Amino acid sequence: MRLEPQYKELLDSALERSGQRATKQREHIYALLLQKRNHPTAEEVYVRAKEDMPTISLATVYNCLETLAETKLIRQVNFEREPTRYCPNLTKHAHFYCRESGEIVDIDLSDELLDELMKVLPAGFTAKHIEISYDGACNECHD
Amino acid sequence: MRLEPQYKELLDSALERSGQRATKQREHIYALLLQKRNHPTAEEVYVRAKEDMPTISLATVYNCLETLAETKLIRQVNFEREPTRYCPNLTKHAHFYCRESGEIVDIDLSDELLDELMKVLPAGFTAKHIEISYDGACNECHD
DNA sequence: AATTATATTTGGAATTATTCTAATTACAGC
DNA sequence: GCTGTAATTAGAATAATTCCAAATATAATT
Repeated sequence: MRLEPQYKELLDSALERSGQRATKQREHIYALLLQKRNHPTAEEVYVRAKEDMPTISLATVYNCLETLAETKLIRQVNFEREPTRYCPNLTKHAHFYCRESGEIVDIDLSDELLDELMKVLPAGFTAKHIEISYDGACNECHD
Repeated sequence: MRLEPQYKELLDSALERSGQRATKQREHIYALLLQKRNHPTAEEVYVRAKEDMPTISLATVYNCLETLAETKLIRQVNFEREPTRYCPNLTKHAHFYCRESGEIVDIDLSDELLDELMKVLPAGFTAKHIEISYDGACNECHD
């Protein structure tokens, strides 16, 4: 598993900016999130990370995911009562969770729609972030 | 604390419909959620429930909240890495979480806006529910 | 009103996801 | 190559929630 140059650069500059170091572990975890974008949990990332880096620890996986999220290279995705999942898609999007297949799909959102969502806030409220999660049945699980 | 007749009826019929029994505990917990609508966690519900019903257990609080949520009398509200909160507001609404004051405010959503959100789903996807959470600063915490 | 069958409550143990801690290792600047 | 700081590691600790088996309450039946 190799981190493509453009992403390597993105990672390095993001870490640099926040005064943190580029480490093998951070790079490895970022690379595997980019390579298979299936919204894995920390535990799943751990399992995949160990394939190529058998000595990595679960604590490090959590640390790296935290660092990547802080530096805005990945997003955390939460569904009720479920472990946090991680997503390297930086475009504005929501998540669709199919309760049938367990599939999580990114749903692109236009700036206009997000604007409308901002406009419904009462006066004096300002949102840094809007989190939108759908749940239902995906195209492969229609009934 | 007394459950107002209209809500008592709502509770009884919802339980009836789902083949579950009306118990003091369920009624008490429903009543206190309605009385102070501040999106409490299970732990906070437990503390308040004990004031009038000192022998109630935390497990029962979880059970009752689960039952109320199942029968759609209340909603669960989740913010990342935080305990689940509970909300008896049945109108279509999102939640705004002020990270400064900790306040959680209901944001009413129009059917039109929810329709638009449904329309951005790819073909074949159908959502039972959309969960929308804002986070930022509320009117009292503007900076 | 007593009997019976089933649902619910209870307290504590168990589980799950995550964070913390202290020791070791790696990295960046001199 | 040394030195200071940051990051990793393994395991312990914590927090939220669920599970379990025994006791109790409820509803239906006699």
